[in-house]
Amino acid sequence: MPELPEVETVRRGLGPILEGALIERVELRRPNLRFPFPDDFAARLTGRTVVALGRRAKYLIADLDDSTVLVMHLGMSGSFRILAGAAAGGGTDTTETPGDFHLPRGKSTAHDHVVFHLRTPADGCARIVYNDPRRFGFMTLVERAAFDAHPLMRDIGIEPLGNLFGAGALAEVFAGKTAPLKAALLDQKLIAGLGNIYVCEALWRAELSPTRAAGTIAAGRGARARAEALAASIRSVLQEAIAAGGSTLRDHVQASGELGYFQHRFNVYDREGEACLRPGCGGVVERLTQSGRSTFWCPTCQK
DNA sequence: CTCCGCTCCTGCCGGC
DNA sequence: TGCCGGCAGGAGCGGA
Repeated sequence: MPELPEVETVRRGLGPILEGALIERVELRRPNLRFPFPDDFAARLTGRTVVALGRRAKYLIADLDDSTVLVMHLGMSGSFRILAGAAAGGGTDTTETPGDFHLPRGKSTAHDHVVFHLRTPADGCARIVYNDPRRFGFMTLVERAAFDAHPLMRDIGIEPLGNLFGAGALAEVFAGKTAPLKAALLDQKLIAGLGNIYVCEALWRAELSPTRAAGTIAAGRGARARAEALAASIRSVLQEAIAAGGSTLRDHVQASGELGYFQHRFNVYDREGEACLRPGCGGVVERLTQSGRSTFWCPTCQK
């Protein structure tokens, strides 16, 4: 589920705990998530210090002090929670800790698959727990030198919040594409980090139909204006979502330690049958299926 | 090459 | 109340 803003929010939440922390021990509660963990995964992490926590597309990237990189993806249902201070201290039993009394509603420890036991400069003991009911997430280790050429990384498209992103970049990657705009925006090889929700939201904001050919952003009458509107919408939708995540982060970390999900009402996503929220539009939000996924849009104002 | 549909897994929700 | 089908925020793969 987590798209770029959620992953970025997780990064900002985990960063202060993880950066500079020594990994004292790693508990693996099962041999695989979506993919098997690498051989000796826990052993290779033990004794390492995390140098920095970054993000590329929807991947969390933890740089370690031995020039390896821990790559983590949350899939559809992955989340982390932080047990710091007293909740993390002492003992080897991780199924019953004070922190678990504050589990978010509906969460259970049944899907806690990985526990990182940390020694942090600031707090002493801390644990970071990875929970993932559907197990579409995964973790792997990559040599820093081979990182950019790694199959997971090498084909990832442009970062929508980076300096290189804009109308020109959109036009470049969409040129000649006959695929629906919705599908092209979801393609991680073209643009990194967008998922179903924020694609719907960005298209609504830009007043563009999800069904038009992606190439019409790059060429034809009005293409430049469409590209400008779409680029601006993508940026603003993501930035606002990150800001919203940041504001929920404080509450969340204090209350339960959970990171990885924040829910707020969207303008068009999951609003089938409701009135379009654009002032003066008067349309109704519809739902259609594209590439097997739900698209929510307003046919009245999105052209 | 491009595009589409299928697939992995569990949880939840609505309908009967 | 309980069961069942459908759907869910991702993305790699095979096949057309």
